[in-house]
Formats: sequence, C-alpha cells, structure tokens
Amino acid sequence: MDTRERLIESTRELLWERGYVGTSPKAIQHRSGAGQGSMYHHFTGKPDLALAAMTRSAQEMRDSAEAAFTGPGTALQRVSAYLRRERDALKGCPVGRLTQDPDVMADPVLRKPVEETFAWLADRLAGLLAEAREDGELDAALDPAATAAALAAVVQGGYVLARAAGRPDAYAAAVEGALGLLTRPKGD
Amino acid sequence: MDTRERLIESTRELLWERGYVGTSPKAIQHRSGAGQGSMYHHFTGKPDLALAAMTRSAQEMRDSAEAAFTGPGTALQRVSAYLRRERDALKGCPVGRLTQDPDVMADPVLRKPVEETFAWLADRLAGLLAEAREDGELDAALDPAATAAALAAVVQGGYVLARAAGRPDAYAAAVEGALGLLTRPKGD
DNA sequence: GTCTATATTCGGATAGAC
DNA sequence: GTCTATCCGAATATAGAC
Repeated sequence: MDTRERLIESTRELLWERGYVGTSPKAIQHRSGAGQGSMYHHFTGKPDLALAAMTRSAQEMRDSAEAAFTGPGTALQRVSAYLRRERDALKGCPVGRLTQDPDVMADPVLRKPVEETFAWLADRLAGLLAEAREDGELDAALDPAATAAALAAVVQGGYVLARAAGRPDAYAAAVEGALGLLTRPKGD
Repeated sequence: MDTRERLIESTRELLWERGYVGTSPKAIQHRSGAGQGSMYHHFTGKPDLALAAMTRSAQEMRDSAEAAFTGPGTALQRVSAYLRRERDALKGCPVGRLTQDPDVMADPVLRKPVEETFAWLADRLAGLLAEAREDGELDAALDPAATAAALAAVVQGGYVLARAAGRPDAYAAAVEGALGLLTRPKGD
C-alpha cells in the first residue's frame, strides 16, 4: 500500500472512531506513518483528505448493502438479510456518524456523499419493499417509502442504542423488533 | 439567570450543536458571557461542566418523554404520541448525539447519564407495549422489549436520516413508517 | 515525494490580583 | 466571584531544503 493509500485508510479509521472534529492531521500522519510534508503533498489539507476517505466509506457502505439486496431469497428475505448482516454495532455506522459532525454538515462538499448515500439506501429499500408488496409478501396497506425510512432508521438508531448501552445486542434487539413488526403474519 | 446557570445552559446548547470534542471552554465562556476565571470558579473544568449540562439534558429528555407516556389515551396511543411529538429533527437528540463522542463514551462518569437515559426509555416503552398487548391493542406475538428497542431506534435513527437529508420530514417518514407497522390491523 | 523548520491560533488550564 | 496574565501543548498549516 503506498503512502497516499495509507493516508486515506488511516483517515477512514479515525473518522469512524473520532469523527471529523476529533481527527487531527497529526493523528492521521501518526497512524499512517506518513510525515507532515508527505500528507500535504498528496492532499491540500484535512478537508480534502477527509473527502477522499468519506467518499470511499460511502461507496463501501453501498457495496455491502447492495450485496445483501441482490443476494438469494425473496425481496423481504433480502431486506431481512441486510438488517441482520454482521455489523460492528459498537463502532457505529462510518457514514451515519458523520451526520453528527457540524463541520461536515456545514460544508456542502463534505456533506454530499453522506446525503447521497442515505438517499440511495432509502430508495433501494423502498424498491424492495414495493416488490415484496406486489408479491403479496407484505401488507398492501403499508407505504413502501415510509416503511423503508423506518428500517433505515432502525439500523442507524440501533447503533446509537448499542453504543449507549455499551452492548452490541442492543442493536440486534432493535433489528429483531423491527423484523417482528415487518414479517409477522398479517392474517393471524 | 446567574452565571453558573448561564454556563450550564450555554454548554447544553454547544454540546447539542457541536458535541463534546467540538465544544471549547472559550466557546462556552463567549456564549454565556462569563469570563475565564468565572467558569473555573464554578466548575473544575470542561468535563465537570459538561457533566452538569448532560445530566440536565438527560433529565429533560426523560421528563418530556414521561409527559407523553402519562398523557391521555390507550397505551398504544401514548406511545404514538411520544413518537409523533414535536421535535427539532434537524438538531438531533441532545442525549443521543453524545453516543458519537469518543471522549464522552471513554469516561464512565460522562457516559453514565447517557447510558441510564436510554435504559430508562427502553424499559418505559417496553412496559407500555406490554400493557398494550394485554389490552389486546397489540399483537400477542410481538416481544415488547424488542419492539420497544425498535421504536427507540427509529427515533434516534430518524434524527440521523433527517440530518443526512437536511430535511425534517425524513424523521417524520421514519416515524410514520414505524407506526404503520405497529398499528396496522392484525386481522386484515 | 519526503523531511525539517517555522508560524499562528486555539484548547484547556493555573495563579494571583481585585 | 470575577478579571487579567501567563503557560504549554495541539491544531493546521506554509516554506524551503533534500
């Protein structure tokens, strides 16, 4: 891995662990093993490097979600698989956590990957739920878009609860609660 | 409002807006109109002042939730009222946002009010859902604790989605999606 | 491309006068 | 209780040598 690459990966880790305001150029240099001059040679400054890191994390989030969405099973099963996918619940969502960073949200350029990623996710989930509804897997009375928003929120909120409790199973409980609501037989 | 009080209130605002790492003593002094010496007279330092602010915000969160929980209507209606309660979705949850703050979570003293608040909320919601289930308002197949976790997650995640989208209605969509799942007639 | 030196401001506080 | 002075290291770079 070359220097530029190590800088990006180290920044991704630090943004995940400490957020944007909590991540200093010095910490990035230290973790990546790159020197001051090296960092400023490859990137114009902290925002530039953070953008590269955030863009990659956003892409990775989409890829791993898409892997679940295009996996085996019915539409509803694929949504369930996405929700139950292995996650490091205590670390939180590398993209979602940026939403709490004032300096990220204040800068349209930094904000864009975050905004786009969640818009994509909501849209993708809504499509799958619409498909499930057409197939009779899901109650026709449910609004796919609103239901999709609820599920995306359960994931993000599940991270918050897990971190608050200090226990990953708080995330699992939220997801199972949501799936209990989503998949219970409607004609019972 | 005396100086000590202004310091606490200003700190609450700043923690809400910028988080713990993003809030400097200087910024607190500036917003509160208190001087350096004044701040260090009333509090031993930033963590001490933050603890006072966080404790108050946590109490406020409980109080406002409790107001909805003990309001009029059936158990399920009170849960719905809590979810639909007016919120400044773009600002996020003043307590939940602290879970993203590494320096808060690393300090057991600072972490405690956050942890306790969400434990209380989950417990309270689970109790109401159990009540709803006994009253036949809620499907007997649903686990009250897991369902409660899902609802608490929808609220916290709803804030994340609203901030990501830059639109408060993303929060409302998540809540309505969750309520759609929770309250749809089971015998349809 | 990487290193070292230097610069400015901020963060987080202590000390002591008033 | 509040103010001002002072301190030391971190944050975020820029400049120029190698």
